[in-house]
Amino acid sequence: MFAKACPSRHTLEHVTGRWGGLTMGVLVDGPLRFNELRRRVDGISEKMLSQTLQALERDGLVHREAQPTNPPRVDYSLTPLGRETAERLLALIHHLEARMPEVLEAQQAYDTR
Amino acid sequence: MFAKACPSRHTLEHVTGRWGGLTMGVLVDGPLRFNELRRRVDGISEKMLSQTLQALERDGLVHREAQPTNPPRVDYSLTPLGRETAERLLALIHHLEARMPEVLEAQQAYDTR
DNA sequence: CTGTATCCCGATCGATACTG
DNA sequence: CAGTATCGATCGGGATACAG
Repeated sequence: MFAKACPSRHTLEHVTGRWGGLTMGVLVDGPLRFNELRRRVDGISEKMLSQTLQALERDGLVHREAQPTNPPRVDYSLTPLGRETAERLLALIHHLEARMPEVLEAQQAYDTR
Repeated sequence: MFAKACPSRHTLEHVTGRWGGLTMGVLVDGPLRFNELRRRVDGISEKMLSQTLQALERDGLVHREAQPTNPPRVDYSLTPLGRETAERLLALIHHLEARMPEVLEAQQAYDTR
């Protein structure tokens, strides 16, 4: 599990990285287009959103569906695997948010010491 | 949940960052000393282990107990909050590892396309 | 609208040496 | 043993411009 070369570490980093989790989190509610995603993931740049989506698509967590229309329209959604993964990730996030009072208290105690 | 300024994002990054999760993962099995941790978290440097532990301790996820002996002995362990957090994180990691065949298959398909 | 390409800066991280 | 200090190299990531 903690071997350096373990291939799951790469995927784990995509999911838990700075933008991966947030991106999957907003996709849980349903498919979104590129610029909708960009607006909902607070602070992400075009470049990072593009890179994040490519990594998640390559890992089979996100499905990309491009309509050959003009102007182009591309919908991103979670695959079944992506949805299962997002659920576990959200369980972690929600747990952390629920416990933030404890965390903040611990930080206060640490800093004053 | 996805606000840029949300304080839980900082803690989330400590937990899901490159070393935070791995460090908490090895601590689930019980308390460990500094160099034991260093050996078990494959590839981590002294500096990063030190920084990681300080961040997790400040967040109230890891407990640090120093014995005033010579040579010094310091034990690191998970707090109850840290344990609950680690469980959810491990649920994510184990899920991902169990599905790695699917992930690798998706990557193959993506790359050949 | 949906991206890609380029530049560039600062943060991150590893290696090394050193201290208590 | 348990860290801290310092120095480079690397890399993530933002801004901008551009393409289909």
